[in-house]
Amino acid sequence: MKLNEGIEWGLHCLAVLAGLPSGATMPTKTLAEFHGLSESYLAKHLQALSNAQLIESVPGPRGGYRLLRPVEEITLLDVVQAIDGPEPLFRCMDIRFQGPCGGDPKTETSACGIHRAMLRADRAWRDSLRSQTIADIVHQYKQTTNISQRAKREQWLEARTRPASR
Amino acid sequence: MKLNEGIEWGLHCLAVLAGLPSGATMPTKTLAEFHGLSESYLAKHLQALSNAQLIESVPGPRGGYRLLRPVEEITLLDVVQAIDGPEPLFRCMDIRFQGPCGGDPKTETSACGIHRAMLRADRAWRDSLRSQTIADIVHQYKQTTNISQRAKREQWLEARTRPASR
DNA sequence: GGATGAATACTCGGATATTTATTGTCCGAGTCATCCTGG
DNA sequence: CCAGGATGACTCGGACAATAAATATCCGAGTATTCATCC
Repeated sequence: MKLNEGIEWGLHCLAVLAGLPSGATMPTKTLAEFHGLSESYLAKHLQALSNAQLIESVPGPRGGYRLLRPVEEITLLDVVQAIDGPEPLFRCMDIRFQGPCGGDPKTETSACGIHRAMLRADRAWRDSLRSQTIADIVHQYKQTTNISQRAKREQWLEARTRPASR
Repeated sequence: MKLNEGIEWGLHCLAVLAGLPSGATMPTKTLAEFHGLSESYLAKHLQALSNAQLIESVPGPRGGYRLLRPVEEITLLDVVQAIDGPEPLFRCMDIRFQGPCGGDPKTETSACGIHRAMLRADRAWRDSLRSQTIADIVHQYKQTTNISQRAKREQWLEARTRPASR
């Protein structure tokens, strides 16, 4: 099992977008260059975030992406579900209904114990993701990174930020 | 992302092995037939459980597998890790070190905020899995399944159980 | 009849194909800024 | 000099390959049983 790598990319990009002035945008090309990523592939993930209504796209020259909600209202779960899909980690194949002693789906209505147990763990995972937002990520970044590094970064990004269209 | 299907198989098989008399074994072939699964592929997963010291194999005719620990001491996490591997769900690629403003791995020692956040969720998942055992699964099965269904099942299994070697 | 030995059938174990999911890339549709032309 | 329109460059969006992982299978190594043979 392997969690989609695009989740890390998406979170980093959202953290960058979170630092932009209100209404300003940044294109895929810049985001990819900043993080040293493949532009084409990053585009795929940003598209997923766009479909999930976490960011919105502005087409045409000087266009790009920008956040569609306040950073405090974008949880890690939103990002994970947007990029990786809504399905739970564990998918029960209901093998208890197979074989010579398999139960009858019509009479056994309650979910199987294994399914429920795995779902419980799944819920714990999702609850943890839901309790953390992009705002937390950004806040933590500011606390753990030295000032010169941050200044360099902000300068680079600011030079490539595209203000809200007039 | 997709969680290994073998986990469901392994859990069901462990639940069956848990019902066997002390020291008795059951071969892959029987376990596969009982659950309506591919024998060859199930063998692969049982092997993983064997490598993880959750079950042990008895070779030769009338051989098979049996539990190596009490059911209360086999957690769902043990099974997941045995079959799916020990790696966490999220693997940080440290893309914060990439790109023109990438930090220096030597000076930035603390883990990145995104990594830590995802690890926190990972821990919640694992904690939940660790808190549940095969014993819980078996107990729940007995409570939610009607008596005739259970009897049929136990009879089928008992006829194919191989007692501890004399 | 009992013990001994070889043959045998059955088990697990790891190495090997096939299918599915993830990763990575490309080109077309649409849009806004720019530039050119005319008033 | 200003307004309008055509042009063009840049953006996203979805369709299309390449790679890695999960799924499925097969055959060999080893062992306890079984059967035949000999004492």
